[in-house]
Amino acid sequence: MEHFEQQRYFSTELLQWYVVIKRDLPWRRHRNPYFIWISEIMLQQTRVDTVIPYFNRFIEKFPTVEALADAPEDEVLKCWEGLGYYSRARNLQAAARQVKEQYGGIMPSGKEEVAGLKGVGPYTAGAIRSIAFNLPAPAVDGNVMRVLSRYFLIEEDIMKIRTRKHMEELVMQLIPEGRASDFNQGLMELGALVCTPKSPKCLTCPVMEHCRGRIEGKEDQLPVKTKAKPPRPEYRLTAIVEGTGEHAGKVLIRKRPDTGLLAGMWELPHVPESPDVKPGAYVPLPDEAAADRLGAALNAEHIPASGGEHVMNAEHTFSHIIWYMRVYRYDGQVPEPAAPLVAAEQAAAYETGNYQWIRKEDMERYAFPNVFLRILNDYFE
DNA sequence: TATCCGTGGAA
DNA sequence: TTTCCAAGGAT
Repeated sequence: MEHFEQQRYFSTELLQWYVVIKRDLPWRRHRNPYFIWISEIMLQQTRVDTVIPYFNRFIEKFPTVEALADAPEDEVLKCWEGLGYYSRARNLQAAARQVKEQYGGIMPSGKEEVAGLKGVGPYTAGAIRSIAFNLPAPAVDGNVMRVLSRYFLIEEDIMKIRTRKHMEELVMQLIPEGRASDFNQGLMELGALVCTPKSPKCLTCPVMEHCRGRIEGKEDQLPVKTKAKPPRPEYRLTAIVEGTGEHAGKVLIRKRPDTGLLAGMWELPHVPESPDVKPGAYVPLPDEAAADRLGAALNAEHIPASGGEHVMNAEHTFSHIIWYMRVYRYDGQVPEPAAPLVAAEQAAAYETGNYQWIRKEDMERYAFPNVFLRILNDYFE
């Protein structure tokens, strides 16, 4: 079969298939570019089923670009709580402010304008321009690269940027005149429902007849992809500091810096268990020593904490790190020996606004990463 | 180019 | 249980 013919067949069959079987998803019920944009950011590295409830809550709370631009960042993060990759939320709001100020609150459709928005890369720019505005732009994500690598038997490593660029050129040739929106969505829909990473459902595939990957029996070896490195372990000691006096019944939390891991999120105070753990050479500190180390670290930051009793352990896996956490409970009182010094300085720690005493019901007002939600909910149980 | 950035579902 | 990896972007 001629290459051109193979392409024409693919586009025609895919489009016809998509318009019949396409799923009813919340962001497909409108042509609102703002909604499409929100959905595309949320869908980055995140499954459809996970995104749906977040999307519905988000557009209810922030129905317009301006509503999002004008919201406090903490509220945006709270709405994103549990979804992960929290910089997406912060970049999204920064971009909403860009749209409000530079484009009068109207989502732009131009290539440069869309691609210039914070948090919008090559994929998302193409997705917004094609899906929301039906402009002929490639939206090449993992689904698309999997589908194309199989159908056209492309054995380039999809982790390489030039492979994505190659696929983008291919998609530009494949998009039928005036059908960019449905075609790009169809490509992703096929990858999500039929041309799945494992056990692709070739027998129900609309383009199986001319799929080179399947014909040559290589569908299970495609796409070619370099393996990710396993996450490195980090051993951390975590504190539940119980307030006393005016803070009785409360627990101390702190806000993370606005860059890096879990930026802008709230957490329980925690420190490395030991300064430098060589891989595979972890030796746990005895409980008493661990409690002392963590207590001393808290006091050094002018946080009143005495005692230290092991209450639970927790694990949490990120993309590149795995936290092994040992959790200790403290009384939020100034320890005896250092009392005068600590008492005099402890207030300074709270002046930054980075620390708060909270009750269980106050958790609604702060955005926590899942690992701390689990610990706090378990503790307040 | 390689690393950093979350989470949970599926097999 | 472990492993993979999902509608990626920033640096």
